[in-house]
Amino acid sequence: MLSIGDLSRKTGVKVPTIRYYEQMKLVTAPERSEGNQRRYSIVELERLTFIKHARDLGLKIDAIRELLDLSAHPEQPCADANRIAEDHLAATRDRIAQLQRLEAELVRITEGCHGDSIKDCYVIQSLSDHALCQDGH
Amino acid sequence: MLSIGDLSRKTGVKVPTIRYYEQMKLVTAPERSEGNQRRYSIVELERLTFIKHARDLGLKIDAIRELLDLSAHPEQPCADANRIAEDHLAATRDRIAQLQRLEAELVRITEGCHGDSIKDCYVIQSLSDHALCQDGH
DNA sequence: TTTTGTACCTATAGTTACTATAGATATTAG
DNA sequence: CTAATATCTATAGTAACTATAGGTACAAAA
Repeated sequence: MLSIGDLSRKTGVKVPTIRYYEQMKLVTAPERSEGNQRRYSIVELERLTFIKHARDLGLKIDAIRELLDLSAHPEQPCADANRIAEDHLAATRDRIAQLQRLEAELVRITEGCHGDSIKDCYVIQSLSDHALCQDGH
Repeated sequence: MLSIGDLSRKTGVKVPTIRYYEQMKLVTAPERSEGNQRRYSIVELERLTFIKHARDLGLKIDAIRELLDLSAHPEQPCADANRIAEDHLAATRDRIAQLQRLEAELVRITEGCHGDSIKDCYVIQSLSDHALCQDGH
């Protein structure tokens, strides 16, 4: 049996986060030792590994909860699981595209600045005057 | 003089958000009408436009506060303003790179799935078994 | 066996940047 | 003047944790 600290080290999920997941019912409350400390088995280690991995991929807790529910029903079709992953992929791509637009504007702003005091600073001016922007964000 | 609603429409910042910024002392408390409603001038419109623009670029409130402080001292050198913008640019690029790695893994996961029930679902398997990952995230 | 140090327990509050709600008052258009 | 809309304050909720305080359990050394 694993203590919460063992589980934390094996999964990379911090101890308070494990307790938080228990509260959120992402993981079920485990057995307790005589002295009321949590004791985990391999089942819980696997489940938490799944959660960690999905979180690393940026999936929201709600999406993970859905996937966990799906994996509890092995005979169901997996279209829903695919849909969740694909939705997340689409959202990730949108976010990348958005950040790339912001990157371009930040490059423009930082490279444009050749003043040496705030009153001529292109960074400050760019932020003050939206008209200087290239795209309409 | 502008009401809070006017200011909101002109800047695109929602009314409760404007009040929140006032509480956070990003904007100073404006004059009030006879009936205790906020009344804004052009100065506040410009400041809020600056804030909105910086937020759209993803700058944190603290960074914006720094920039606002800097812009209040026009004779100071603008190196600090540049540093803030450049730090943010670097952070943005890191985030893009990270999301691109996640994108690649999501593509692998979603394209790899040719099972039709959960027990063969590659999405679920990939999340369960970290060893299937290509990179060590 | 006792001590000592670390790990663990619960409950609560703080984080970021807002958003939502409730119940009361102000302003404005007709 | 009335009705509709806007505004006011204060409080709580959001996501996904993280930090803190005050107390108990456990494991290894003396």
